[in-house]
Amino acid sequence: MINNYSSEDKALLAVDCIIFGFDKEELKILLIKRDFAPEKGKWSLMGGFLKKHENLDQAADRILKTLTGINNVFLEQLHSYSKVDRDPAERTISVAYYALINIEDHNEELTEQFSAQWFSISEAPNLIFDHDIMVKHAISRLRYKTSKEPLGFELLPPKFTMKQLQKLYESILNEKLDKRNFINKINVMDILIKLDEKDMNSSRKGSFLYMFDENKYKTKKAEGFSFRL
Amino acid sequence: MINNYSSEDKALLAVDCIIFGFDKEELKILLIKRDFAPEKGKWSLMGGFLKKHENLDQAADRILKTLTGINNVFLEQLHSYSKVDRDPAERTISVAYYALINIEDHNEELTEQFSAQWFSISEAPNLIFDHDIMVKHAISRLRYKTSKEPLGFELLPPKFTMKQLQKLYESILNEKLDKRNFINKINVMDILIKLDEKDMNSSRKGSFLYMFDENKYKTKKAEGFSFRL
DNA sequence: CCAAAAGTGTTTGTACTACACCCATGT
DNA sequence: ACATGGGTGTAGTACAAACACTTTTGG
Repeated sequence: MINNYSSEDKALLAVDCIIFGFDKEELKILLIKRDFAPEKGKWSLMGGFLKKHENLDQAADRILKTLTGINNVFLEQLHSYSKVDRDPAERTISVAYYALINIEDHNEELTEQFSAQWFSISEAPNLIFDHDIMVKHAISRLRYKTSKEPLGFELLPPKFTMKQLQKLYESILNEKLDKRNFINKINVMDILIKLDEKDMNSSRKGSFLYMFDENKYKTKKAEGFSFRL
Repeated sequence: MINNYSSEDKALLAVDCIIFGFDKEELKILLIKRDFAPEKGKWSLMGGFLKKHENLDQAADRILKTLTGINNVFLEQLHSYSKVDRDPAERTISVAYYALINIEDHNEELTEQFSAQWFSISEAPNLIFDHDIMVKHAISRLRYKTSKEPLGFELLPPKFTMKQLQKLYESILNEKLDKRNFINKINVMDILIKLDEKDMNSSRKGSFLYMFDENKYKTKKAEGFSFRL
């Protein structure tokens, strides 16, 4: 056991963010092209280093904000990665976070500044270091989470149609869902507000728009209601 | 974004282990009495620092082995804790791991050497730093995991009775279970080997002993069988 | 009037829950 | 013979899955 801290090895702590978005059809992740060594020019997750005065959550927040201009979205710690030579330049432990954002909210100037680009999950390029594994883990965590908590709303604009919501869940879970069963389940949850407005872009008839009712959701969650999809 | 690693802040990386055991009646955790500063004399989780040549999993393994003499048991990363002043002595990020061991296997000499002691969850003392939160998280992770994967076997001796198994699940989930329903579910899973042997200690009639059939379990898991209790 | 998407219920099967009595044995 | 824990089955209910037709409206 350790009696003296000073003799211990220190390491750099990186925070890497898997940023999920949804563009009406597909689940996507935001990647940047590195303009610095090592692995300059390759695709990677957006990352940065933990600073003295901040904790990991704050670092993740800062990094997300730097790239997208967005704050206060769903952002959760995923896992820590520590292979000895995962970063060839220096011993670095990386703590991965994943975020869910409404793809329309991100700041395109910033995206350009970092040569960032949205990729659909299936078409993403290979990433540096162990970032591919991080993305895999993040997807499976997202799948798990959305299957017991209606997380996906974070990925949609404030007003959305049932069809969009269903498409979102289909793309997260990577399987087709039955329209009627899906709507029935959502209705049983009773956490949406049906608006009078219709979205007229998708059809002649038009489809009703809904909003997520955060208060109702919180109440129900507090009561122990189960949201299994 | 960062162009130069050398200017970045480094930190110490600790690994703290929540070690779960089961003593036929109750779920317990193994705690040590610190014999070094800071917080000397207080109860804490067993921990240590990450070394240059090892990754976090290996460090957790090493720490578990140091305290209990045990290797090759269930050991999984839980979460990383990074509050700026969580350790007053120096900036330290701690990665928590939780382990499940058969309480009979641990080496008592080592336990003594570290002034370690098993505490039932409800009677554990307050711990240093943020260790109490770690334990809380570990319990909820354990509950979740055991509810969809028959993890608990790690906590039992190789041969056990249905009653023991049920008691174990009851103490993990912290609720009473119905005997017949429990046995029915376990039997549907079909992952136990019923032995001819009986345990004669608990009753005059004696109760049959079972073993966990790891191969069957792996096969079923690979086939996507769901083990929800 | 037709094409295209929206919207809507019922039936069937499966899984979970609740529940009580007989069995085997050592003293 | 009895006290102690071991072992066993079923009926009722709730939840999930499968499934197809009608409505609306712009062109």
